Amino acid sequence: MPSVKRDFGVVPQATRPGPQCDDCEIREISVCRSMSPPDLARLQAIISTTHVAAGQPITHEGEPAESLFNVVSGAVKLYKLLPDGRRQITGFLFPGDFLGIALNDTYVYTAEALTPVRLCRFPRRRLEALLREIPNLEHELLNEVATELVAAQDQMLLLGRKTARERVASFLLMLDRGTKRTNRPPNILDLPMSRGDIADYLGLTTETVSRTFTQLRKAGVIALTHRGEVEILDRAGLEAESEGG
Amino acid sequence: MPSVKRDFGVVPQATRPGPQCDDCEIREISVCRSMSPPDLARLQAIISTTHVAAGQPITHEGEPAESLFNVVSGAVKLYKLLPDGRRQITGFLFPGDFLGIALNDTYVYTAEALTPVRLCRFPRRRLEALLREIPNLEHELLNEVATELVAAQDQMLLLGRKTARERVASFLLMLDRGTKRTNRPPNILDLPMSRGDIADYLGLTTETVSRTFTQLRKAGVIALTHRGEVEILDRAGLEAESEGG
DNA sequence: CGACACCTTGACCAACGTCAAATCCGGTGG
DNA sequence: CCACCGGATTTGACGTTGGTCAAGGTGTCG
Repeated sequence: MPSVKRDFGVVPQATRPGPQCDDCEIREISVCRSMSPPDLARLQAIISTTHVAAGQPITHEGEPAESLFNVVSGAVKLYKLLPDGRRQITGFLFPGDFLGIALNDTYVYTAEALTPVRLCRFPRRRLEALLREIPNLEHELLNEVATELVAAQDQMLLLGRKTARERVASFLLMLDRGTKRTNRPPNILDLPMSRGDIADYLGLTTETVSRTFTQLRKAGVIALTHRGEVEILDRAGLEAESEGG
Repeated sequence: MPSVKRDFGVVPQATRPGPQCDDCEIREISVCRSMSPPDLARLQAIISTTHVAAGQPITHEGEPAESLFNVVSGAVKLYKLLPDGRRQITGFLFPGDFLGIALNDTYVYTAEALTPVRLCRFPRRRLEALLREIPNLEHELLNEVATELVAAQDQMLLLGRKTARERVASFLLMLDRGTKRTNRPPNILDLPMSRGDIADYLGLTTETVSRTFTQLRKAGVIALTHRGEVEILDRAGLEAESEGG
């Protein structure tokens, strides 16, 4: 297999105008879901499509937020850093997820592509103008952000109160719920992120994540397939593990 | 000092109609901030005022969300529980804060009064109807929820990556920023919550929180006054402590 | 004055982190 | 086809932070 993956995004942020919302594969699972045809046309007028190569940044914490994005394909990680380099990943994004919540027009986290990523880009100023004209769009965004907030609160419970084993089990179940939207074989999870990324998401270390995977494997709850995938062998068992059952 | 505090809320959820938004002391710091007079009148038509006694629940995780609230006075804690009783406090609310984010019309956390609390109550159905008619209100709510999301992400960084000392220092600074909106003497923080509450907010135990307060006091960064208050003696020092300086 | 809840302090312990080495695996080049 | 290289992952030995258990202290309220 030659370097197809790499070529996919050799020009980070390379932008093409003129995508067609009608053909969009994430239309039904994204914020554009309930737009009327005329509203959708206005939205389509301001968007463009962007490719970002694996490992490349998309937004940078602290920089002015000039664009918002919808993830069309690929996977993205969001993180915050402490001055000494400690890192907390606040979320992973998959197709249909919205990216670019900002405060005072400044990105509050860094977003980085885990795989080659295709994005639908909204210039912030123009999107904000549209928000005023299309209340329905603002409504969808409110739903989106509220859902993210609920997820963030679940993550606080995980980070503040769960054991390493419960965290890893919860993580796998969360990933599984997330990929329900795609057409993958059930119970097989692709992990586009490294052990280190998982550790920084769960408030653990690479070693502890690795050891915990091993424990869950030996307990017969999951299996680790050749190419970095995880198979859920015992969903009920995993669910019990995730809350201290 | 007799039991004034207790009497204040002996009838939890006792509701009176007919409050006057014009006189509202939190008008300028709440979601009603930018409403036009006619819009405000429509909002006022659906609200009522509620008192809740200290220690009483306001919403309960998992129950149908029939009302949303604005905190007018007092302090509130929000928390989630694991089946075995482990608790994570996801936030503290103060005057001007909005309460009642729900998913599928179900509360995702329990809210409990820390002190006697006055609330401005919005019936959910009627508020949702108003949202459709007053885009500006939806816009304010979106801002509110986005701000909460940003705070939640900071808290994830705290829970996932900070030491006990950094957590407590960050907590005090956060409280201080929050009370900027009120007219309290600078550098004196009232702590309406117990050490146990602080622990459940910071992902620690009561003992560790207590020990860490003692450490910070001995380091000359804070002082603990007689009546459960904290004085910030060295703000720069506290800020350094909060990020591993 | 006494009960009780909350807070503080102390001694000990365990879960997870740190440091280090072995192993796996894809990619590369002979 | 096979030997080798480098990064990611796994595993092991050991250390540390913060948790657990338990005993005092302190303030409040009846």
